[in-house]
Amino acid sequence: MSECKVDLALEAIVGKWKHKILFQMINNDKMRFNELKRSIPNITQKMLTSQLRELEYHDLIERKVYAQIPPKVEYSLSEHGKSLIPILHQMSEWGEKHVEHIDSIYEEVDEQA
Amino acid sequence: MSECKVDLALEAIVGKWKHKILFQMINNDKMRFNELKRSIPNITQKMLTSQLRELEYHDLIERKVYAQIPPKVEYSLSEHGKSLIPILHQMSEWGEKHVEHIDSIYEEVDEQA
DNA sequence: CTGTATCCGTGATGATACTG
DNA sequence: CAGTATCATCACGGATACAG
Repeated sequence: MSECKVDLALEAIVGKWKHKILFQMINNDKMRFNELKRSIPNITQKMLTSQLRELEYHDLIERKVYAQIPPKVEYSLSEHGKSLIPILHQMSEWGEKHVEHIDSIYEEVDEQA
Repeated sequence: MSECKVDLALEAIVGKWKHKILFQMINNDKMRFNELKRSIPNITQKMLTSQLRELEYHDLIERKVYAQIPPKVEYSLSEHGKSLIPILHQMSEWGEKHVEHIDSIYEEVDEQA
Protein backbone atom coordinates (compact mmCIF):
# COMPACT_ATOMS: atom_id res chain seq x y z
CA MET A 1 0.00 0.00 0.00
CA SER A 2 1.63 3.21 -1.05
CA GLU A 3 0.47 6.25 0.76
CA CYS A 4 1.09 8.69 -2.04
CA LYS A 5 -1.58 7.11 -4.20
CA VAL A 6 -4.19 8.17 -1.73
CA ASP A 7 -3.38 11.73 -2.61
CA LEU A 8 -4.52 11.00 -6.11
CA ALA A 9 -7.71 9.35 -5.01
CA LEU A 10 -8.42 12.20 -2.67
CA GLU A 11 -7.67 14.79 -5.33
CA ALA A 12 -10.40 13.25 -7.40
CA ILE A 13 -13.13 13.58 -4.84
CA VAL A 14 -12.29 16.42 -2.49
CA GLY A 15 -12.66 20.11 -3.09
CA LYS A 16 -15.81 20.92 -1.18
CA TRP A 17 -18.03 20.26 -4.18
CA LYS A 18 -16.69 17.33 -6.18
CA HIS A 19 -18.24 14.55 -4.18
CA LYS A 20 -21.55 16.34 -4.14
CA ILE A 21 -21.45 16.53 -7.89
CA LEU A 22 -20.49 12.88 -8.11
CA PHE A 23 -23.38 11.90 -5.87
CA GLN A 24 -25.81 13.72 -8.09
CA MET A 25 -24.39 11.88 -11.05
CA ILE A 26 -24.71 8.56 -9.29
CA ASN A 27 -28.38 9.15 -8.70
CA ASN A 28 -29.14 10.63 -12.08
CA ASP A 29 -27.82 9.16 -15.27
CA LYS A 30 -27.54 12.37 -17.18
CA MET A 31 -27.68 15.86 -15.84
CA ARG A 32 -27.62 19.25 -17.44
CA PHE A 33 -25.64 22.16 -16.12
CA ASN A 34 -28.47 24.07 -14.52
CA GLU A 35 -30.00 20.89 -13.25
CA LEU A 36 -26.80 20.20 -11.36
CA LYS A 37 -26.63 23.77 -10.18
CA ARG A 38 -30.14 23.62 -8.79
CA SER A 39 -29.53 20.28 -7.12
CA ILE A 40 -26.48 21.48 -5.23
CA PRO A 41 -27.38 24.24 -2.78
CA ASN A 42 -25.19 27.33 -2.73
CA ILE A 43 -22.78 26.28 -5.42
CA THR A 44 -21.83 29.10 -7.75
CA GLN A 45 -21.57 28.84 -11.50
CA LYS A 46 -17.88 29.40 -11.28
CA MET A 47 -17.34 26.60 -8.82
CA LEU A 48 -19.61 24.20 -10.66
CA THR A 49 -17.83 24.88 -13.91
CA SER A 50 -14.33 24.52 -12.50
CA GLN A 51 -15.13 21.37 -10.56
CA LEU A 52 -16.80 19.81 -13.56
CA ARG A 53 -13.72 20.60 -15.64
CA GLU A 54 -11.48 18.89 -13.13
CA LEU A 55 -13.72 15.86 -12.91
CA GLU A 56 -13.71 15.71 -16.66
CA TYR A 57 -9.95 16.06 -16.79
CA HIS A 58 -9.63 13.09 -14.47
CA ASP A 59 -12.04 11.19 -16.71
CA LEU A 60 -14.56 10.70 -13.95
CA ILE A 61 -17.38 12.29 -15.89
CA GLU A 62 -18.33 12.76 -19.50
CA ARG A 63 -19.46 15.97 -21.07
CA LYS A 64 -21.72 15.85 -24.07
CA VAL A 65 -22.43 19.07 -25.90
CA TYR A 66 -25.41 19.39 -28.20
CA ALA A 67 -24.79 21.89 -30.96
CA GLN A 68 -28.01 23.81 -30.69
CA ILE A 69 -29.49 27.08 -29.58
CA PRO A 70 -30.03 27.39 -26.70
CA PRO A 71 -27.04 25.30 -25.70
CA LYS A 72 -27.52 21.94 -24.08
CA VAL A 73 -24.83 20.07 -22.21
CA GLU A 74 -25.23 16.75 -20.50
CA TYR A 75 -22.94 15.41 -17.83
CA SER A 76 -22.73 11.79 -16.78
CA LEU A 77 -20.45 9.45 -14.92
CA SER A 78 -17.82 7.80 -17.06
CA GLU A 79 -17.05 4.11 -16.70
CA HIS A 80 -13.97 5.05 -14.78
CA GLY A 81 -16.02 7.37 -12.62
CA LYS A 82 -18.38 4.55 -11.79
CA SER A 83 -15.49 2.66 -10.24
CA LEU A 84 -15.57 5.27 -7.51
CA ILE A 85 -19.08 4.39 -6.41
CA PRO A 86 -18.08 1.64 -3.97
CA ILE A 87 -15.63 3.96 -2.28
CA LEU A 88 -18.18 6.72 -2.02
CA HIS A 89 -20.60 4.22 -0.52
CA GLN A 90 -18.07 3.00 1.99
CA MET A 91 -17.21 6.52 2.97
CA SER A 92 -20.85 7.32 3.38
CA GLU A 93 -21.35 4.36 5.67
CA TRP A 94 -18.27 5.12 7.67
CA GLY A 95 -19.33 8.73 7.93
CA GLU A 96 -22.63 7.65 9.39
CA LYS A 97 -21.02 5.46 12.03
CA HIS A 98 -18.54 8.22 12.68
CA VAL A 99 -21.25 10.75 13.54
CA GLU A 100 -22.84 8.34 15.95
CA HIS A 101 -19.52 7.60 17.54
CA ILE A 102 -18.64 11.25 17.92
CA ASP A 103 -22.09 12.04 19.29
CA SER A 104 -21.71 9.33 21.88
CA ILE A 105 -18.44 10.87 22.99
CA TYR A 106 -19.39 14.51 23.05
CA GLU A 107 -22.83 13.81 24.45
CA GLU A 108 -25.41 16.46 23.77
CA VAL A 109 -27.07 16.42 27.20
CA ASP A 110 -28.28 19.98 26.86
CA GLU A 111 -31.25 19.35 24.64
CA GLN A 112 -33.95 20.28 27.13
CA ALA A 113 -34.87 23.98 27.39
CA MET B 1 -26.72 6.44 1.03
CA SER B 2 -26.81 9.99 2.23
CA GLU B 3 -24.41 12.28 0.54
CA CYS B 4 -23.86 14.61 3.48
CA LYS B 5 -22.24 11.88 5.53
CA VAL B 6 -19.42 11.74 3.09
CA ASP B 7 -18.54 15.24 4.15
CA LEU B 8 -17.88 13.94 7.60
CA ALA B 9 -15.79 11.05 6.43
CA LEU B 10 -13.84 13.38 4.21
CA GLU B 11 -13.35 15.92 6.96
CA ALA B 12 -11.64 13.22 8.96
CA ILE B 13 -9.04 12.37 6.37
CA VAL B 14 -8.47 15.35 4.13
CA GLY B 15 -6.48 18.43 4.89
CA LYS B 16 -3.29 17.82 2.96
CA TRP B 17 -1.62 16.10 5.91
CA LYS B 18 -4.17 14.02 7.79
CA HIS B 19 -4.07 10.92 5.67
CA LYS B 20 -0.29 10.98 5.66
CA ILE B 21 -0.31 11.04 9.42
CA LEU B 22 -2.86 8.24 9.49
CA PHE B 23 -0.72 6.13 7.18
CA GLN B 24 2.26 6.52 9.42
CA MET B 25 0.14 5.41 12.33
CA ILE B 26 -1.10 2.40 10.42
CA ASN B 27 2.43 1.26 9.78
CA ASN B 28 3.78 2.07 13.21
CA ASP B 29 1.92 1.23 16.34
CA LYS B 30 3.14 4.11 18.40
CA MET B 31 4.88 7.22 17.19
CA ARG B 32 6.39 10.16 18.95
CA PHE B 33 5.98 13.72 17.78
CA ASN B 34 9.38 14.19 16.22
CA GLU B 35 9.29 10.73 14.77
CA LEU B 36 6.11 11.67 12.93
CA LYS B 37 7.60 14.97 11.89
CA ARG B 38 10.66 13.29 10.42
CA SER B 39 8.58 10.68 8.63
CA ILE B 40 6.43 13.25 6.84
CA PRO B 41 8.47 15.40 4.49
CA ASN B 42 7.95 19.15 4.60
CA ILE B 43 5.37 19.20 7.32
CA THR B 44 5.86 22.00 9.81
CA GLN B 45 5.50 21.67 13.54
CA LYS B 46 2.49 23.90 13.46
CA MET B 47 0.72 21.82 10.85
CA LEU B 48 1.58 18.56 12.52
CA THR B 49 0.30 19.83 15.84
CA SER B 50 -2.95 21.19 14.48
CA GLN B 51 -3.69 18.12 12.40
CA LEU B 52 -2.94 15.82 15.30
CA ARG B 53 -5.31 17.84 17.45
CA GLU B 54 -8.08 17.49 14.92
CA LEU B 55 -7.50 13.77 14.53
CA GLU B 56 -7.60 13.47 18.27
CA TYR B 57 -10.77 15.52 18.49
CA HIS B 58 -12.40 13.15 16.04
CA ASP B 59 -11.17 10.25 18.15
CA LEU B 60 -9.14 8.77 15.34
CA ILE B 61 -5.92 8.80 17.29
CA GLU B 62 -4.87 8.62 20.90
CA ARG B 63 -2.36 10.85 22.58
CA LYS B 64 -0.42 9.56 25.53
CA VAL B 65 1.69 12.00 27.50
CA TYR B 66 4.47 10.78 29.74
CA ALA B 67 5.10 13.15 32.63
CA GLN B 68 8.82 13.36 32.37
CA ILE B 69 11.67 15.60 31.37
CA PRO B 70 12.31 15.76 28.51
CA PRO B 71 8.70 15.36 27.46
CA LYS B 72 7.55 12.23 25.68
CA VAL B 73 4.30 11.95 23.79
CA GLU B 74 3.12 8.91 21.92
CA TYR B 75 0.46 8.91 19.25
CA SER B 76 -1.38 5.84 18.07
CA LEU B 77 -4.48 4.90 16.14
CA SER B 78 -7.59 4.57 18.28
CA GLU B 79 -9.97 1.67 17.79
CA HIS B 80 -12.26 4.01 15.94
CA GLY B 81 -9.36 5.20 13.85
CA LYS B 82 -8.58 1.64 12.87
CA SER B 83 -12.01 1.35 11.30
CA LEU B 84 -10.70 3.76 8.69
CA ILE B 85 -8.00 1.41 7.50
CA PRO B 86 -10.12 -0.48 4.96
CA ILE B 87 -11.22 2.77 3.40
CA LEU B 88 -7.68 4.07 3.22
CA HIS B 89 -6.65 0.80 1.61
CA GLN B 90 -9.45 0.98 -0.91
CA MET B 91 -8.56 4.53 -1.75
CA SER B 92 -4.96 3.58 -2.17
CA GLU B 93 -5.87 0.80 -4.57
CA TRP B 94 -8.24 2.97 -6.50
CA GLY B 95 -5.62 5.69 -6.63
CA GLU B 96 -3.19 3.28 -8.17
CA LYS B 97 -5.59 2.16 -10.86
CA HIS B 98 -6.52 5.77 -11.39
CA VAL B 99 -2.94 6.79 -12.17
CA GLU B 100 -2.61 4.01 -14.70
CA HIS B 101 -5.89 4.95 -16.29
CA ILE B 102 -4.97 8.61 -16.50
CA ASP B 103 -1.55 7.76 -17.88
CA SER B 104 -3.10 5.63 -20.58
CA ILE B 105 -5.30 8.55 -21.58
CA TYR B 106 -2.77 11.34 -21.53
CA GLU B 107 -0.07 9.16 -23.01
CA GLU B 108 3.46 10.19 -22.24
CA VAL B 109 4.94 9.52 -25.66
CA ASP B 110 7.69 12.02 -25.14
CA GLU B 111 9.93 9.91 -22.94
CA GLN B 112 12.78 9.56 -25.41
CA ALA B 113 15.37 12.35 -25.39
C1' DC C 1 -28.67 27.86 -21.31
C1' DT C 2 -23.93 27.38 -20.38
C1' DG C 3 -20.60 29.23 -19.56
C1' DT C 4 -15.94 33.27 -18.90
C1' DA C 5 -13.68 37.16 -16.76
C1' DT C 6 -12.53 39.91 -12.92
C1' DC C 7 -12.18 41.45 -8.51
C1' DC C 8 -11.71 40.53 -3.73
C1' DG C 9 -11.98 38.68 1.23
C1' DT C 10 -10.86 34.93 4.12
C1' DG C 11 -8.91 30.94 5.89
C1' DA C 12 -5.48 27.58 5.39
C1' DT C 13 -0.68 27.02 5.18
C1' DG C 14 4.12 28.27 5.82
C1' DA C 15 8.34 30.57 8.13
C1' DT C 16 10.26 31.81 12.09
C1' DA C 17 11.02 32.71 16.87
C1' DC C 18 10.08 31.54 21.46
C1' DT C 19 8.77 28.35 25.78
C1' DG C 20 8.16 24.73 29.66
C1' DC D 1 11.25 17.03 23.18
C1' DA D 2 7.03 18.81 22.18
C1' DG D 3 4.91 22.16 21.51
C1' DT D 4 2.88 27.93 21.17
C1' DA D 5 2.79 32.46 19.27
C1' DT D 6 3.11 35.63 15.66
C1' DC D 7 3.36 37.30 11.16
C1' DA D 8 3.23 36.85 6.09
C1' DT D 9 1.43 34.76 1.97
C1' DC D 10 -1.36 32.80 -1.26
C1' DA D 11 -4.75 29.84 -3.28
C1' DC D 12 -9.64 28.93 -2.77
C1' DG D 13 -13.83 30.14 -3.14
C1' DG D 14 -17.67 33.80 -3.44
C1' DA D 15 -19.98 37.88 -5.83
C1' DT D 16 -20.82 40.04 -9.78
C1' DA D 17 -20.78 41.32 -14.53
C1' DC D 18 -20.41 39.95 -19.18
C1' DA D 19 -20.70 36.67 -23.53
C1' DG D 20 -21.87 33.19 -27.31
